[in-house]
Amino acid sequence: MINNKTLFKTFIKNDKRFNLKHTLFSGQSFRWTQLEPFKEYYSHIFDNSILLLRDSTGNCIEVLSDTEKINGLSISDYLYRYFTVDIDEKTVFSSKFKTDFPEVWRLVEPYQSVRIMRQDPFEIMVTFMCAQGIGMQLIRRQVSMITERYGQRCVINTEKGEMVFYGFPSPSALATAKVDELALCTNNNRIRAANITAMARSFESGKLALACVASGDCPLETIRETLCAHSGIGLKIADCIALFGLGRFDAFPIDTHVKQYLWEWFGIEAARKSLTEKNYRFLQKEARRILGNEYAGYAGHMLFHCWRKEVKKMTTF
DNA sequence: CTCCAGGCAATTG
DNA sequence: CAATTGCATGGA
Repeated sequence: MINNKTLFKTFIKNDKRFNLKHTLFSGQSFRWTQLEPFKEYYSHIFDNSILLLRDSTGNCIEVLSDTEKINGLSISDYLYRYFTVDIDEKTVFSSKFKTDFPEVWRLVEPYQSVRIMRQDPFEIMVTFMCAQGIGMQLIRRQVSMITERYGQRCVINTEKGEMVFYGFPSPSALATAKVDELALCTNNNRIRAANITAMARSFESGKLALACVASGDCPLETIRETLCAHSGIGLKIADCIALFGLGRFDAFPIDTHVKQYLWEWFGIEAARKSLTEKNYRFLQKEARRILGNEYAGYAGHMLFHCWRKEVKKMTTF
């Protein structure tokens, strides 16, 4: 047990029965970590507040926090929104899908316990800009190095010693970062580092027009255009930002894994060809035809995680 | 040494 | 326009 008077303890009712570990390590966030030496806890920092979570008995999530509010909301309200408890996962796949693809459905059904999270837009922008042409291990390493160098350092004391956490850097911290220095955190990739600082400056100056972009009724295509105007952000990354950072569950990012299952599971011929912009858009149309539009991305992520684990037998998150 | 890892941008035809 | 090629880096 973590023994620290500064940590408040609350419970979030988990009547949706989602699997915390699957959700946190399904690859949509590169920042959640399993806590050492308290391995059953998962840690993350929100708005410079430390949260430790673990699955508890009675369909509850146990939350230890060093604050009572996050971004002005109570912990419960914040996590309710963060874990999209308002979304009924049972409706993500249509009954038509289940009858049309019984084999796939049999594999995917357990992955309904994976929830898409509503994460911080800036954090998602940076972390997914780190995620091109590179393995999951290296992505996580980049992200942790960025937080360690540019983020707020937070410490709590436990009976097993001091534990150190780092918050995600503010836009201004990365906007003013020196490219050569930031590149040390991005596998020495200076182009990527420069793209990140440029995007952070744009974000800070309001050019990203996040108020508009984040609003639910903004057309997805407008969001993509706004994001893709930045060097280093293409259609795939833009769709990831929309899905994971802007709560746009209709956004359907296509990467190498999605491309693979579109062919293997759904027999879409075009998925064997390279992902040019035209083909990317075509494949999205095909995916929406099968998955519907409203929750195409939500469903896609369940399929993504299922594909990686059940078919590719991947063990890296 | 080769090939792959959750793509993107510049350059051709 | 649309398709192809270059790129940039670390790890298996």
